[in-house]
Amino acid sequence: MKMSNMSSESEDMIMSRDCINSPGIDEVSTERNIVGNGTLKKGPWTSAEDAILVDYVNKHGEGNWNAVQKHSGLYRCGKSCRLRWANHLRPDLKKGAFTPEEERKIIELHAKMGNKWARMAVELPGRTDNEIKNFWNTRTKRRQRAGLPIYPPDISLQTLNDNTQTQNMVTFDASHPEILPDNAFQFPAIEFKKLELNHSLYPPNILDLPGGNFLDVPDSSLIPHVLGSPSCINNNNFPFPMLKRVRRSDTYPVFDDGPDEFFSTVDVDHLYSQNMNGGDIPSSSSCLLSGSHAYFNGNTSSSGLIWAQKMELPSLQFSTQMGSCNAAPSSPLPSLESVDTLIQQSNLIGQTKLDRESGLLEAVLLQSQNLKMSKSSNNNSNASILPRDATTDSSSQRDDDWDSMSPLGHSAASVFSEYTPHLGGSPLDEHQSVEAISVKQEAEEYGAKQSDREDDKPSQINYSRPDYLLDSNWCSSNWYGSSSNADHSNYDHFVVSNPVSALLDEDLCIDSNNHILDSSPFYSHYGSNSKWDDISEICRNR
DNA sequence: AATATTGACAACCGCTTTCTG
DNA sequence: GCAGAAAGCGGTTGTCAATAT
Repeated sequence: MKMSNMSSESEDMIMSRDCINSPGIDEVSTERNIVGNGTLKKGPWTSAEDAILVDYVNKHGEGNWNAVQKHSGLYRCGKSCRLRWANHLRPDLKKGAFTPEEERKIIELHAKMGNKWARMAVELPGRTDNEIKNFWNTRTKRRQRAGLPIYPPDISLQTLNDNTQTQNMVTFDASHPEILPDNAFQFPAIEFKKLELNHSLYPPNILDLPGGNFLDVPDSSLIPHVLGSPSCINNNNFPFPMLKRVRRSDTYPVFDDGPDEFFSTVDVDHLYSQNMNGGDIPSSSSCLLSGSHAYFNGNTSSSGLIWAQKMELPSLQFSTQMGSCNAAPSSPLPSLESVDTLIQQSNLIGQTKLDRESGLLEAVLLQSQNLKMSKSSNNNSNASILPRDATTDSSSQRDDDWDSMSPLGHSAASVFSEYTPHLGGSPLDEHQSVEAISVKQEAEEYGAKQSDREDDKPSQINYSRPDYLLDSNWCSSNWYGSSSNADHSNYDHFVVSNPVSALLDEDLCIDSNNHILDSSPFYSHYGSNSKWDDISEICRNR
């Protein structure tokens, strides 16, 4: 039922100037729709107003919306008129529910470009950005409630493939400077407000981040509390643990390892082998970063095309991921999904040292607990939302389609799922979307699968073991592989950044045989052939 | 039957970008 | 080049109907 139709036509709220200026009318009426002196009307449009607006546009064309009030007598601001016309009165608008094809298209588009509703609307003739946005938000809420991931894996894969076309762009290939605007990486100050930074640690090029006051951070920290280790601040002296040792950009910190935590279970090895075999994908990190939202929650405003957009960093997402030492400033992860992530991680990291004095974290955790409780009554569908315990054997899952998890508890199932598109199964005039109809069934199937996997879990995994961490895809995805197409030889080693470094308080470079390289600070302490068991021991002793 | 929850939609608000003089 | 206006955009909120409890 359209809101405009809900307005009684006999109750025409449009008031003449005389009426509005009449002293008999309160300046500020309790009725939302009643205007006072010179006040523009708000609220639902009546059909009379619509008619006036349509008439006006027919006569004068679109544009110059602020003149509508002047010439038509409508007591609506230009903005409101434009919106009404664009969203409801335009003759080329398609009415009715989204078709399954449209829904599918929206999901695909969102995976590619994120919350760029207007751009998505261009791809869907007759649909408005508002419609698409509403559809997406509703869908996202529904799926989150059902414990289903936002994106189906087929769309994720498709997006991944699409994005291989843009791989070189995210490597900041100097041969294409024109595609990477100077402000491609901006860091709004607000995004870092919850981070504790030691200003003395950061080199000037980091401190002078364009577009953001990176130093404006209070003494509140997530990182040390979460990790219990300062090793998050790697030897680039930059507080993002996943940072590459800078090889590509001396001006901006490069966050292109960030999203990998999500991809470790998404066949990163395969991607990497493609690269090494001369395939299209230069590296796991670079290709996966390239603007796809399929790997994330998707409920964000992050740009889809990295070379054309700024990066936007929702602070919640950033805090969460920073806290996990899996900083992915380029990867938006707000909303409930990030709550999932946080709670999952918080259950594992340090078991757990999350700073509960942080209001934000407290709120997030509370929300997570609520979420968990609400889902506990629906135990068949909660597998992707509820934090898994540390008994999950990710190594046993590394080839297991879309649903393994990181050693720190990230369930890739939060992002991917078995997904049945259910295309063409419903008449188009249904009130509920195809998604809405299928989501319950999907959740049940999904939950059942999760349960099966839970049954297969081995008893206990020791996450303090670096060899375990290294063995996991999650860790391998953090390896700093080559992202430059012609520079493989310079990247025949990797920096084991997150888990092991965090445990060791050291950055750790290893070669393909898992030997510690002498370039690693760790080498000077422990030599190049330390066994992982020894390292485990070192970690324990620390 | 009453109440709570959810879905769908419309509209507004604030910010950013683009246009224009 | 600059300032103000206009337009665009995305996030959020409010409302009502439908559905679940």
